[in-house]
Amino acid sequence: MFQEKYQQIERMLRACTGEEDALLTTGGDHADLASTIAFKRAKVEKRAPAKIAADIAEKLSADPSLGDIRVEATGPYVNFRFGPTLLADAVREALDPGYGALQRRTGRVVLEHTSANPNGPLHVGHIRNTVIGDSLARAFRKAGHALEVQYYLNDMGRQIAIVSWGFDHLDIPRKEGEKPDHYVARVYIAANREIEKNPEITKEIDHLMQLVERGDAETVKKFRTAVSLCAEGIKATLAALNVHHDRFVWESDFVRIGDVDRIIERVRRLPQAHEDETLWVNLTEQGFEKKYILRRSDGTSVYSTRDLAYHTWKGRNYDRMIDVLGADHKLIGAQLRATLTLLGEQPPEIVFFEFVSLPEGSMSTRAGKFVSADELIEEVAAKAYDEVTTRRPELSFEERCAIAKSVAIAAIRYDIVKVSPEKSTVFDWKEALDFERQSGPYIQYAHARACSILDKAGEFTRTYTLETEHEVALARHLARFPAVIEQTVEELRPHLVAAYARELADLFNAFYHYDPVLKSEGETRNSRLTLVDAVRNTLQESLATLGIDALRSM
RNA sequence: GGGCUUGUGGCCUAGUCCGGACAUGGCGUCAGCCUCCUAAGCUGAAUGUCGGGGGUUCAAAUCCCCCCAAGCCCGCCA
Repeated sequence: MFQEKYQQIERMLRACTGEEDALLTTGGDHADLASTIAFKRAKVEKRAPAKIAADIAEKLSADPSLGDIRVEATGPYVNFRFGPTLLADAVREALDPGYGALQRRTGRVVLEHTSANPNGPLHVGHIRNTVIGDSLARAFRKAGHALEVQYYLNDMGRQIAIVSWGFDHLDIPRKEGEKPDHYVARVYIAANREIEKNPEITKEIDHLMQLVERGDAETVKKFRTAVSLCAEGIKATLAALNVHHDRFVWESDFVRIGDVDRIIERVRRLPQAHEDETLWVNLTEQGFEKKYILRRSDGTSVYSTRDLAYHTWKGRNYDRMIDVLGADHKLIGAQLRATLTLLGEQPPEIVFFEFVSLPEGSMSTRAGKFVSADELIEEVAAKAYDEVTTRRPELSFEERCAIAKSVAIAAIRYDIVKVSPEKSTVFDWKEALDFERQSGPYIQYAHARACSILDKAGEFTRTYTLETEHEVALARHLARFPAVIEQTVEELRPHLVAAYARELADLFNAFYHYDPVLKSEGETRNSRLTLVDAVRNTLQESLATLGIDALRSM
């Protein structure tokens, strides 16, 4: 409804003024939609903006196709307000199962996220990638895109060689009940200590990397074993966060099937390619001073080469590719895009997010300086369990645990997704353990409240009458949800959904406080219950888009 | 040294791409609200040179220039 009306008003303003851009925005408190077009026309017409706005408003009000939309000029602004019929339509639409879903689109999209090196567990920095990526994936599916989500498993890097060396040379047994990714991290950290003590080991590591590139069966098997072990643990963490990848793509496969050799051949034929002891691409024309090296002097490929092969493969199999990457990949990502363009291949769209650090400094798996996602989940779930136990002592142990788990994931995911990706953050335990306003649990709570009211209400007849200011404000906000989904996939910014859901919860809480539902009677009771149901459904849909469980009770 | 990103009340944050109506909300502080649909809630108060300085414009947190600060990157690592 909202989007159609937006487009209709935009067309009318264009026709009325002859301007290309209708300068239409959401009007905040003033209106559902507002235009500042009168300022622009003032220059051309050499008249006061307020007069022009008044003329436009008068002309448009005479148009019957506007129906239930009221137009008025407030000073130089042309304001549009949806009337009761339209708002009733908005509530009606918001009751649809799957509300917010957009029309099915053609073309396959591949979205790559997380892709952390399998040399240890995911830490609180990695899961920023995970949460942004998964929320984006959910928004894309809701927006009607056919989507495949991939994890690119770097199984032949130096880190993995170090892990493999550690398994071979250090006698580190797995502890009872230790998660495999944490075990791998211990081996990795210990191996790095050995290398520090004895730098000669570096040669052994280099040798392992050459063996694996050549496809030496025994070394490949050792690497795979280590990587599989770690990936098993990573998958468990992802599952706990409500995150699923459709496919794990192994980096070494591109070497094994010859794609890396083929891409090197293609790169060699580029006019920008140079071969001395290494093969590199000169990207100065594209604005990069740095050599883009794709083959070492010992003949082995580097990460960039394999990444080039991976993206070429993605380009062949998908119509659109999106990568979620940490800000440390900005340069290499730009070089990748530039090189793919030179090769005549499709470059990926890249969503970058800035770093998460600890109060004492940046995280490092190698130094063992990190807060793991598992530890975070455990701590937050413990706190959530205490909260649930205090509030709902009558529930069984199992029920309380289940709620605590959902609340914990909600708190963690929401904390991460609500912040713009371009902002660097410092991990803070106090904030992570806060379940109050502007948190995931706060929104879940609003949803549970709505459910509770509906459970107690029993049967009622759906009625669409909006009387109080709180009811009207809710309906106006409900109407915007599909537009928010649209904007989220257009701008690749999932935090818009987070902000939307929080605002909806805010509005619902205000309504809850001022407008009694169960105690009201007749038409009012029916229409308020209908509104509560619409809010319940829209909260559920927006929470689902954020990968957060919409609890019925908490 | 060069590049990218960020800088909004004590702390965190929206808005910046696409300039417009009193800069969004939270935490914390202070003052209130559970004989009333779950108080993970609600109401009110105090707190702002939108990093600094120029410029463009009828209009700048938003655009342009300069400067300052922080994070990240600048490896035959990934």
